[in-house]
Order: sequence, then C-alpha cells, then structure tokens
Amino acid sequence: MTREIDERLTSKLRERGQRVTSQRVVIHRALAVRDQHLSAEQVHEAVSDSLPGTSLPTVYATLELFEHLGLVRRVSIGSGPVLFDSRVAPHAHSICRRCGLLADVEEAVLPTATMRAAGRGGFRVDHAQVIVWGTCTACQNA
Amino acid sequence: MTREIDERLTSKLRERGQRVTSQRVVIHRALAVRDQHLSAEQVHEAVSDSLPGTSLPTVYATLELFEHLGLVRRVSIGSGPVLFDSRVAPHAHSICRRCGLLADVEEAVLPTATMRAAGRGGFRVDHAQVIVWGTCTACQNA
DNA sequence: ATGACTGCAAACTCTTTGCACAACA
DNA sequence: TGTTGTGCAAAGAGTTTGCAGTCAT
Repeated sequence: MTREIDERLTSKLRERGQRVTSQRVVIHRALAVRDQHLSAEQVHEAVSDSLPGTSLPTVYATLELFEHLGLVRRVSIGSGPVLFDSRVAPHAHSICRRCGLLADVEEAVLPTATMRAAGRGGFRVDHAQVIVWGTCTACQNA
Repeated sequence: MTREIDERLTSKLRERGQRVTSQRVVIHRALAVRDQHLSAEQVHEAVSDSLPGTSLPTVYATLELFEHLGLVRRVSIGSGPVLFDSRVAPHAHSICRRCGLLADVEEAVLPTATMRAAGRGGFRVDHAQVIVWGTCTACQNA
C-alpha cells in the first residue's frame, strides 16, 4: 500500500527536519507507483490528477530534494529533459539511438573494475552509471 | 601535424559526399589539439581565434555531424551544457558532485557483462558509457 | 551552376530564480 | 507564530530552426 511508501518519505524528511507537505507525498507516490523513468514534466502531469495546482517549479525542487534523500536518481540522456528514476538500486540503462527508448538492463552488474580504477586515482566513488547505446529490437526490424 | 588530422576528416567527409569547409576543418583541429571535454560554447571560442565569425549554430551542426562520423562523442553530465569528447576510444569518466570536475578514468575497462546482458535482451549495442559519480581528491581535502 | 553549408536572428525547450502568500511544526 | 515550502511570473541557459546569401564541388 501507499502507507509504507509514505512512511519512508516521512521518516527521511523528519530526520532532516524538513516538512511533510502534500506535494511531496503525492510526488513521491507518483514516482513509486510508476517505477519508471519520468521527466519533471511527466511527474507534473501525473501529480496534477491527485493534487491539481501543483506547480512545475515545485516538482523540480522536490525532485532535487528527493535526489539528496536518495529516493530518486537523475538519468541524463544527452538530449531532451533529464529523467528521474525511482529505482535507486544499481542497474544499467539502454538507450535506442533510433527511437530514444530507454530501458533498464536486467541482470546487469556494476562496473567494479572502473570503480576501483577511479578509487585508485584518489576519487571517492558513490555511484556508477552505465548507459548502453545502440538499437532496440523493434528498430532493428524496421 | 595537423596534416594527418585534416586527412582523416577530409576522407570521412568525401566518403559520404559531404563538403570540406573551413569551419569543419578548424573545428576538427580544435577538438583534436585539445583532446578534452569541451562544450559547444568552448569549441566556439577556441575556433573564433583561427576563424573569426564562425557561428554557434554552425558549431552545433558540425559537432552533430562529427558525432555521426564517429569523430566525437557526446557526454551529458545532467546539468549544464553537453560536453563533446574527441577521445572516442572506450573509456570511463568520473564526475565530482562538489566541483563538477570531469576526468577520464584511466585503465578503465568496458562493462562487458552489461553489454552482454543488453545483447541477450535483443538490443544491438554500439557503445557503452560509464560515468562514476563521487568526490574528487581536491574536494575531499576541503 | 547548383545545391550543401553558413551566419544571423529569432524561437524554443528545459530549468531556475525572486517574491508574496500559504501551511506545516 | 515562525519559518519552510509553494505558486506565479519571469528570466535564464542551452540548443534548434528558418531563411537569405555564400561557397565547395
């Protein structure tokens, strides 16, 4: 249920002395339910059903906050809007150059060798992002 | 010298029946000489020394063309302008969350497991991009 | 000569900012 | 009640587009 989802957000916010507003709750639910890669605009639309009047700047501010709270990750695909991914566990993405389809790569593993190499250079790694570019199945048959 | 660099561009353009313009040559040289991660704006500045009057839209169009020719790769870091990398051989990048420093990760290897996993799903991979997020050495000491 | 390419200006998309009002704690 | 958070409007950054003129072939 949404009860557990709300709990998670509420406790994270309280920990940091930040307020639990209806906008934050609704945006968090929208992300959790969809479990997809959404642009700020798409989050805004999704949220407007349950809480009309929510503004786009608030969506942006909230998504940035959620990123700091570790609830979403930013995925930048180099053109068009940044996408927000509520699946925060490490996983890779594939992007089709033809149609732009972004998909999760299942059973993908972390680039540990690269992370170690960066660490050896004195860099403290907190996240690794892998994007695989190419052509999706549908576009190969077209 | 720049002779070989120009050769490479010229042949690639001729192959595809595209014209060899002074703008394209100069932009290609600027990228090759610097061998860094440059924004379109930075390329524009660099080029303005040797070929004043070159326009920003032309820089954008040329960088896009070069991407198709396999001469540069786009690196999107999620905020600020897209960067163009003339080092096209596979390598990973590290980005500092604090200062934004983007650096090459030397001795990095390809995420072959991920590429295979994507391939198993029917996706035809042509490039894998690895970005490691964290804190650079300088920012750790600050 | 002719069509690809360029420069200019303007438009466009995405995101952030400033400020007055609202509402959580 | 005191801030933190929100909505609105506007500005800002980065990139793309339309079109007239230029230049490589």
